[in-house]
Amino acid sequence: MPSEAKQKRPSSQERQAGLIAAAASLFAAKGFNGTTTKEIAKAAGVSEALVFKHFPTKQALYAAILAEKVSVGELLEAVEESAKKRDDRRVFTLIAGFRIRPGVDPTLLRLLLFSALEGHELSDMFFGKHHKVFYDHLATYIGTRIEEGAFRKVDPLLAARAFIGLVVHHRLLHEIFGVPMHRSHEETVSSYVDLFLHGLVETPPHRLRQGSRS
Amino acid sequence: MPSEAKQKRPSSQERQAGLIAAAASLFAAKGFNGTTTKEIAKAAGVSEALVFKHFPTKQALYAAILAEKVSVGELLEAVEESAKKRDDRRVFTLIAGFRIRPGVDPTLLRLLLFSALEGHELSDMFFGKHHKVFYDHLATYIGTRIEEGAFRKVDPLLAARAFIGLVVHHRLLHEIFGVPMHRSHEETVSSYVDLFLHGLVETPPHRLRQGSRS
DNA sequence: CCTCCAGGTGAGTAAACACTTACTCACCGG
DNA sequence: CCGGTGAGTAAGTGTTTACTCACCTGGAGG
Repeated sequence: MPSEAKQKRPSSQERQAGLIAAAASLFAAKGFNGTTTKEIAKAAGVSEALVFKHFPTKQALYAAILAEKVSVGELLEAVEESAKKRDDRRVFTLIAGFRIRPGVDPTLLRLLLFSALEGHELSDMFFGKHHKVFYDHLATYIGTRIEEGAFRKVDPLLAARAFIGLVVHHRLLHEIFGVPMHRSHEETVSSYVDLFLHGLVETPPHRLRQGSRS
Repeated sequence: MPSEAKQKRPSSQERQAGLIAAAASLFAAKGFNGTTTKEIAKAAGVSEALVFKHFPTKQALYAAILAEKVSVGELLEAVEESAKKRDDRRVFTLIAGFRIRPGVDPTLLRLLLFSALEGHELSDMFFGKHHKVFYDHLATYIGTRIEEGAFRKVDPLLAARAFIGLVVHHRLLHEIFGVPMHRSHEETVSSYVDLFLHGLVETPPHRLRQGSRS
């Protein structure tokens, strides 16, 4: 049936990329143990045997996925720039907005969780390149701002994790547990940033302790 | 070898409980697909066939686990009491300290995540009884305190989720990703509560906008 | 003593699994 | 036109999986 345009056979690299893409979405959807090599082959439109021509084992394919998906990319530059200007709100908004935005791909988060839960070897590396960078960066910035007297004296690492916690938890709820959003992405990000920054900034010396007792 | 005390055969209920306990820890460690019925039987010290005498399928066993582990229990009462006294700090400390404390069992969190990721039917119920109650309760309290003028005007549900987010993220880092704690449990809880409450309480009318530019 | 029956098991079974083997086909340089 | 090569596959391999079934066991009751 020559009705289809005869497309030439993809190169080895293209094939691998196709296999990785197919496998990634399947692993993200059903986990490593929940995905069969047959399914992967079918999704990539090739025979099962070819999968093993490119990757010696299913594990190796999984490792290739994790190794490929480690781009954080341009975000950190933008954060760096705002950090130089000491635009606190923008620093936090950039980070939160990078993860909380319309049409964000849940694949990576699911893959990250699956790999951690299933105790995969590359899980650490994946986590390090994908999340640790964020709160390390953020912790450094918060530390700097504390020294400058702009922020209250808190543990910078704990504070950074707390903020990432807001963001990650939000994604967990919506992308994994399927809780509906009741605010727009912008409003959500803005609320989180506002809440967090308000908790962080130094307030003029004044009463602050709570306990108003009824 | 009759050196062991001859213990009488456990009742049907005890057997089921034993099977559930064995299966729960295995499912938590390796997921539903990663755990075999043979392993479960071995862990419970019985033959594989007996597992199917008690639970018609592996799925049914999994469902029984999720259905059993749904006790939140006495915490909400303590929270309620502190809420009546308007002891904000204690309300938040109780909730955070319930999840962040020495020797907390990671089984439930892992089970919850696995069931959500693997898309299990009972995942919703599990999530609802285990986490939703927390931030529903908390959101109500925050809403009340806002009306009383004690807290700033924020979206109560978003704020509640944000706080639970801190706690859950903390557990994720330490129980799933294996990040070491660098503060004691008490210090951690205290820091989180402090940070969050500070972001929530009403401040006297004053400048608050940021942007101090270097 | 025999019967009964819940509790328990060894030995399966068919399907599904990761992975292999032996092969075809299209293409290309000489 | 030939032989080599890399992409691709149909049809397996042995193993593991969830699940079944015929059978055993030991104590209670007649």
